[in-house]
Amino acid sequence: MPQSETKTTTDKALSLLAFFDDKHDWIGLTDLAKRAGFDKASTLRHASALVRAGLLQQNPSHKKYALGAEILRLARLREQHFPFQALVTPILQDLTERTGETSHASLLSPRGLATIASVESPKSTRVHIETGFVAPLHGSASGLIYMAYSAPEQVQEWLTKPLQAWTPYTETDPGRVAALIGQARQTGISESNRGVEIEVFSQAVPVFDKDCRPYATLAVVTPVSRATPDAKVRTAQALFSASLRLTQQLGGLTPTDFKGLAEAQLARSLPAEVPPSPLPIDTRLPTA
Amino acid sequence: MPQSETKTTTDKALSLLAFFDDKHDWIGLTDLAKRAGFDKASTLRHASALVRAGLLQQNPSHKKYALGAEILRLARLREQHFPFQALVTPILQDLTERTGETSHASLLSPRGLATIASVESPKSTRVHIETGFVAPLHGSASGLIYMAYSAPEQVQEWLTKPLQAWTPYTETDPGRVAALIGQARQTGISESNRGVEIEVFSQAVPVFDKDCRPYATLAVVTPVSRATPDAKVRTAQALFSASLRLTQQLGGLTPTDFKGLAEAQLARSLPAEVPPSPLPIDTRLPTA
DNA sequence: AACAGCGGTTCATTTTGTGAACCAATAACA
DNA sequence: TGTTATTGGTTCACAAAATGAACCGCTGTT
Repeated sequence: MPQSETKTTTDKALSLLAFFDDKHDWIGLTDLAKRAGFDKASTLRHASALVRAGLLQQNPSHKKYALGAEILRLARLREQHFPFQALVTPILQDLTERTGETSHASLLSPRGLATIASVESPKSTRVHIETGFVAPLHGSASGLIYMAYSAPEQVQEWLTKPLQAWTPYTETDPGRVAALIGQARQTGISESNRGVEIEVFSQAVPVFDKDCRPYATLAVVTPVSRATPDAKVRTAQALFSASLRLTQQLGGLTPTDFKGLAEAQLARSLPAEVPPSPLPIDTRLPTA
Repeated sequence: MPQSETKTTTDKALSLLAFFDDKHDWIGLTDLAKRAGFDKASTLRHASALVRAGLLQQNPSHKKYALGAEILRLARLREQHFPFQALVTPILQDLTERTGETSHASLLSPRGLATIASVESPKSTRVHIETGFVAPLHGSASGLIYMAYSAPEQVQEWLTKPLQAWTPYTETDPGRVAALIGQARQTGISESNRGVEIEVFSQAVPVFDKDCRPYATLAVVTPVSRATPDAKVRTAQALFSASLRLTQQLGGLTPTDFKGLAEAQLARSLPAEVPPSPLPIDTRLPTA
């Protein structure tokens, strides 16, 4: 029986921010209290503190809370100090153009890998990435490749906590997740088949900071039906080249083992620029 | 003598975020404690809470703190719920193109009006807006026009606190600031001459939400030397038209009194599209 | 008019935060 | 190289702050 984790007051207050997501813009006090499991009085105090800091704002008429303007100010500051969104967006556009599939970039955040930018495939059936989506470290391609290049003791700590199953296909056994991490480290790229969402297949590569530590991840996500062996190889090549470029642009340093794997994969000859045909070409037909 | 304002633990923790600005990306624990006036042990606890929430991140090697990735995630969410940066940027580009001067947009934040977007003038001498800059409500053009359309009791509260002088020209007398606010309400536009920075003249207009409350401000800032009467009128026209457009694009509602003032000003005929000449043309020379 | 739901307040109880002194590790210097 | 100074981080007796059940007043509904 897990003894109740004691959290500081600040932890409780900041946990309120997690309830604002894709489909929750304004949240009322009672609702916030219910979701957080706090008393209404405490919730009011916490929310008020966040309003005072500008992280939340309260509508004067209906009294509900929403994410505040100070968040934009701080984001602009961070983006000036460490440009990421500006650099990764053209890379994602290129990835999506080359693969024809939705791509996204993530940074490590308390609950996992948070999507910070994404470019959706132009195809009619495509994978949609929810704004603010946070992928689990153990169940997503991004998470696996991120852990593959993280310090082992850090990985150990992550795998010690109970691993949640996002779909029936999510791997939740620490040992087997560790095996997947090892495999990712050997290939430089990770896969996730239906692990985060049924019907979604994804591949991911790491991006490195100047200490050769994983800084971000790049991923391409497709409907499982389109994840053919050829498509996988082409996507892998696009991802490897994107990783090398972005790491360099960020002022990072690609570890030699990853660089080797990437260059080997990029050297593999394969019709890299195969324009995706709307209908499968039947190669059994005589061509002459 | 002001009795020491008792702050909650969360307030203290979140106050640490304010020390990250334009020229402070990584801040160490001791420095953070010194600036905040907190004990080192308390500062560590506060900073750790912010790291756990992802609002700060700590570099594993040099142990200093910086703004965290969760800020980007939250900013993206806010921007999806209430698009502002995406809509205001083209408006600012147009403003700067029409006036030839730096323009910026601000939202209300705990310490004043926070610059959320800006476009710099292409001229060699131009006003530079620091990233994350927060303008004082009482001393900036943005602040004056924001208060001019805010609830009077709210304004009263703002003017009760001691008003800081940013330059020798900053108006710090509550009565005289109130007079400036009244003037701004009568004209629909505000001015600040050297109030925030010496050598800077600025004009600002409000942008409204769907309850006719001020939502944001648009401002054009110039070196005082270029603030000629003609330039002021042209800038005012550009600002009024930008305000009407942006309010509409945001789904806001322009109050009738402001709409009247704006349309009256826009009806004034004046060579609106005078292209700025790089060198003054000597009209005394014969042209034929 | 009666009701239900909301945001917000009160105050005795209990849990939390605090900070001077301390330690270990790193960086700076001689 | 050895010495010093500064850093990030920890400890624990003490002091202050957070908590939440019961409460109020308001608003919109039936």
